[in-house]
Amino acid sequence: MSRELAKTYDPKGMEDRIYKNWIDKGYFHAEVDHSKTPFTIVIPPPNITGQLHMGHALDETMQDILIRYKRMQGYNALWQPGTDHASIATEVRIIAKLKEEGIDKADLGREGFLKRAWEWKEQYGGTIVNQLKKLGSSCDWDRERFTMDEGCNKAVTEVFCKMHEKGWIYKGSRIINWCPVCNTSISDAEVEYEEQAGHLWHIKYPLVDENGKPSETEFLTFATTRPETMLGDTAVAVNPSDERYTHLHGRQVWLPLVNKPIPVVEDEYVDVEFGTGVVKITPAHDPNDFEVGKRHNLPEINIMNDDATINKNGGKYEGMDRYEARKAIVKDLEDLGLLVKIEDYSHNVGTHDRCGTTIEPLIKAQWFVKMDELIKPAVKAVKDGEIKLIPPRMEKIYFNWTDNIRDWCISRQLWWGHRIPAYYCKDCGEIMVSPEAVHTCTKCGSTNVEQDPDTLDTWFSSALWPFSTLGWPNMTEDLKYFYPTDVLVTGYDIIFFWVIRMIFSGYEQMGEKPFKTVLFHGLVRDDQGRKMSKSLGNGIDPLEIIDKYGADALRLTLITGNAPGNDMRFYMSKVEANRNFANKVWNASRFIMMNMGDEVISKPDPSDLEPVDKWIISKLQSVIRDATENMDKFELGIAVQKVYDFIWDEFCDWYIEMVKPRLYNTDDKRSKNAAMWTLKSVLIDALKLLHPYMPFVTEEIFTTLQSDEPSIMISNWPVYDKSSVYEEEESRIELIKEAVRGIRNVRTEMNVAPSKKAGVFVVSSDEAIVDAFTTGKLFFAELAHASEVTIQSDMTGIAPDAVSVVIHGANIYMPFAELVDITKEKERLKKEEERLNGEIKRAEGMLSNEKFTSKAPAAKVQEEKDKLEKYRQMLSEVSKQLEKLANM
RNA sequence: GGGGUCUUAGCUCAGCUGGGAGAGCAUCUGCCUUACAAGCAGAGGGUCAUAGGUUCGAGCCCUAUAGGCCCCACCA
Repeated sequence: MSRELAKTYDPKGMEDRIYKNWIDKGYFHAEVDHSKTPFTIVIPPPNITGQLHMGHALDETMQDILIRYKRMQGYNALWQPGTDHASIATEVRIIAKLKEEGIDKADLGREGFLKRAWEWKEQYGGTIVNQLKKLGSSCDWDRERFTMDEGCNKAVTEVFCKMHEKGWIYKGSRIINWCPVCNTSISDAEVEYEEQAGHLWHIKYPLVDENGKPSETEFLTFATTRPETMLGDTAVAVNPSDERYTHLHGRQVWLPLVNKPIPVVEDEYVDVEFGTGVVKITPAHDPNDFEVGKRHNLPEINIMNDDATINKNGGKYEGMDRYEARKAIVKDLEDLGLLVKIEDYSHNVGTHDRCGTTIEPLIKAQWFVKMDELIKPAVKAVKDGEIKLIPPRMEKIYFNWTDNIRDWCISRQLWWGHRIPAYYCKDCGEIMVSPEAVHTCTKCGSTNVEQDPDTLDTWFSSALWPFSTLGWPNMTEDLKYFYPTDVLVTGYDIIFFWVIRMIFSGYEQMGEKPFKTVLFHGLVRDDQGRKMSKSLGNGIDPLEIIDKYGADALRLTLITGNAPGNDMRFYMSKVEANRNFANKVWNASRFIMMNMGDEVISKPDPSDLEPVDKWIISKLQSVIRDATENMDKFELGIAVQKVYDFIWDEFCDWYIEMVKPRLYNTDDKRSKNAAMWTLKSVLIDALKLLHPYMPFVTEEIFTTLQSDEPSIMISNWPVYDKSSVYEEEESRIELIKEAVRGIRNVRTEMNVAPSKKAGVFVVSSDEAIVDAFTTGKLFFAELAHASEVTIQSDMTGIAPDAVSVVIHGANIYMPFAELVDITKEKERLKKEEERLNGEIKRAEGMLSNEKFTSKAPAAKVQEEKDKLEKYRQMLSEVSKQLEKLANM
């Protein structure tokens, strides 16, 4: 009846086979079922350009653990998968590929380009999905979605039109972040600031004299990090309270090279302390200057083309690249004697997070989402605990962003993405926003109408993901049943890009939060603590790890030993250790199955269970309770650590060893059956607790071990059972363990070879203890390397120089005869005496503190009293031993 | 400039609501004991960054200091 497991644990082959079976059986699939409570997770859609990296692996593992756990608990668990079109990342990739073929994007035209893009998506978009499967992800693949599939497209258009109608999406000419390489605008969130070594050029502009000419004696000195922008200067500013410059109010300075007067304006923005307290104002190329310009009605002169070369407004510098122009301008200013000095200066420069290009602030007409009202319910939700962030410190990061939120620039000058549903009448300039294509102007009737060429920020569609994937804008049964989702698992690095935007979108479109809890994880770093990156070449490929050690070992490695939201380091030694754990579970199971043979194991009569059986059953209850509690608190690492310790330490190292003599003794069938039943049922529950973490190895063992249920992943999560807790037996077995440890310890210290067996005497008059040692005599003898165990109430027949181990309520004696070194033994007992004295002193100290006894909880006080009594008893025994040896 | 976070054994990190310091790896010593050498048994190793405070009691709570990392802001 029992099948066999292979001799050594080898995940290869096994994992794919099991995964295929799960798929075939449809275990991952969820349907609306009102008799069950739903539990929903939507996947953070990986980019179609993506290759599985450790970050994904961690993210996926956490989700799979939660979803498997809830599924076993009887929830209707849905893990909604899908992928993201990743507009800019994909477009960049495709352009690069075209370039290899010698094709320029512009040559293909929009239609042609998109055709290529879809081909690319069909070819490579599935890669990441197949990689997710290698991890064991139990996503409902029947429901796989794509941010640019028909439904998601519909959702995007619907949201855009609705919000536009409401006035929350608007088109405006504002200063935006422009990437001159990607040739598109980007949002504030996509700008990454990096510290760069640069220069501070101190420049002076002549004041304009009463004749309207540049003065030869009066100058205004200031500093700038970007001299080239002076071509677009339309003022210089000073602080109105700055007394040094009061006399300049209302005057003008002469803008060199451009050769025209510009005004001196007064603005609070200028920091009196910094530099000379004078700032050149370039409204078209600096966000702060833009604001100053608006306040003073200054002209905005754009001096740059989209590729960051100087345009016709730059006069003789036209056509130069921005850095080329910088050099030329500095040189020219120097020639004019207007360059005061150049200082080294390190400052933060905004770069595009995709390509690293330095951002150019430009004024452009773009589409924006008005944030001030939209963000309110999102703030309230987190404040009120409607949505819980884990760890809670993420709330501060969240509020820091929401408190300083600015309107979101959503239009991109790209082709791959959701095209903006806005149409322009070329004749009268009317802007029409509509879900359906517009061919005729609603105002003037002209048919000279064109759609906005731009597409939307890729995060615009991701923001709708929790409900667009469930059918929105249609109020489907799925949507009603599975929404709001339960947990969102993601990295803290996309809290602004994605998490916040999903929250306000959920409230705005659904009138309801998108999820109840957000579980954040950190970054997976290399073993030196560095971020894994392509440029460093220090990335570790999860697929290679899976290939070599198995997905189970990888999953466990990513989950253990780190707290929620913290970064972690990836060590190969950890993977190996976890693979070894899988091997341990494997072999323990193999051992149990070997002993099962063809015998039928029946549920034993309760009276057949021996104290050790009850002890391990009790321990199992503790781990069931603890693991469940920790998982409910999203303490996944702690939960599995407890299961790991239970399996390895308690179950394998103690229980299996304790039970062996009963398995080998074929005479006592009842006893053997009780042991086998306990082994099997405890193992099954332990496997279940482990399954969310190590799905493959647990499934392989489970299906081999029993035939009542077809799969562990649809079996029931163990439930803590108070009636299976046996406190008496637990403490007695713990006492025996203590005796065994004491004996092993002494033997090692005395250099007694393991092969050298000795008789062991247990002396106690405590009935319960005598009983415990009597029933456990066989295994006790085995574990203590005893040739024979004698249990008695006095010293009859025990050599006075026998080595002794004192436990609470019993003395253990080992007559090692010639092996014993009396001096050494005395030293050992002296040390033990010292230790006990220390313990007693500690307990006495606490108990004599009146404040402790009156203020500490009664249970705590009692606990100390019990300890004191115990240590006193043990001390008296140790002292008696020492006295006995005193004269030898 | 604002905020977060970390500092615990040689290394990497756990330590959940305050009640006698833990794991993995590494080191040392024995063991091929018929599930497992990817293993078993044992050992060494920590004034929990520093200084105060709250408390009967602090690795954990509060304040300050030092150092590391990160995020946001972006003063030219």
